Amino acid sequence: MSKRYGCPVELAVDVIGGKWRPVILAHLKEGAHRYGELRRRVPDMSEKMLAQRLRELQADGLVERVDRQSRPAHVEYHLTEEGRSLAPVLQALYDWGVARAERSATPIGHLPR
Amino acid sequence: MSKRYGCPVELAVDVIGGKWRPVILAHLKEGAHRYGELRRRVPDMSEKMLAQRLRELQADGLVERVDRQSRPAHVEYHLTEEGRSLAPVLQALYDWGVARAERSATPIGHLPR
DNA sequence: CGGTATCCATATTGATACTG
DNA sequence: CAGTATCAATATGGATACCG
Repeated sequence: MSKRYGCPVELAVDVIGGKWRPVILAHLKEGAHRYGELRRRVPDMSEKMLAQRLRELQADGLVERVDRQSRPAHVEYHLTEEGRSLAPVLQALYDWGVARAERSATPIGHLPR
Repeated sequence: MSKRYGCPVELAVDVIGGKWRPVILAHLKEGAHRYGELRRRVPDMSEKMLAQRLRELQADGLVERVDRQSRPAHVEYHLTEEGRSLAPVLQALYDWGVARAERSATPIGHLPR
């Protein structure tokens, strides 16, 4: 039941598009993060969206979940090799966002580092 | 009234995200197109979405509309300077889509040229 | 040719509360 | 800490018909 796409951009958007997936991926690009860390770093995203998008990103092979099996719970998410292949896309989005914010004098937070 | 964003990627996604905006922009990146051309090149997008997204892209300063004032009607759309600044994003999306399609053996159409 | 208007269906998003 | 469940609001998408 694989979908067909009219062009490569349609496929890319289908997998990594949407309001929050690129943001989550951009954070994970900086290294593994725990669930709660991601919540704090993207406070405008509801918890439901975070959990849902993380599951989709796992299903699409971009993100891996690691349960450290400890009490209290400790779960980490990190990019897979496939996920790391998105680096050029995420970097381009980030750079464009920075430049656009400057041009339009829009206040903006930044990823650390 | 301007929105605030937690990171540059959120801003970028807000302006060029969604299902069809990147696809339209990728086509216009290849040069000016008429309304009907865009419809034929992206047949899976409804006419309503095309008209609506084009209006948004104009409002955001990424696309310019040129009415040739002829009978029958002849209207062209092309990227503004600001729109052309998206080239790295669009290229990265395109390239990743091509690679992903190959890895997953997904059939896919391509932009001409 | 290049659109709009209308109506409707579905998907996405969000607030809040709850659980192991 | 790391989630899930539920309900409600909004956004997005599509079919059809119509207009200068």
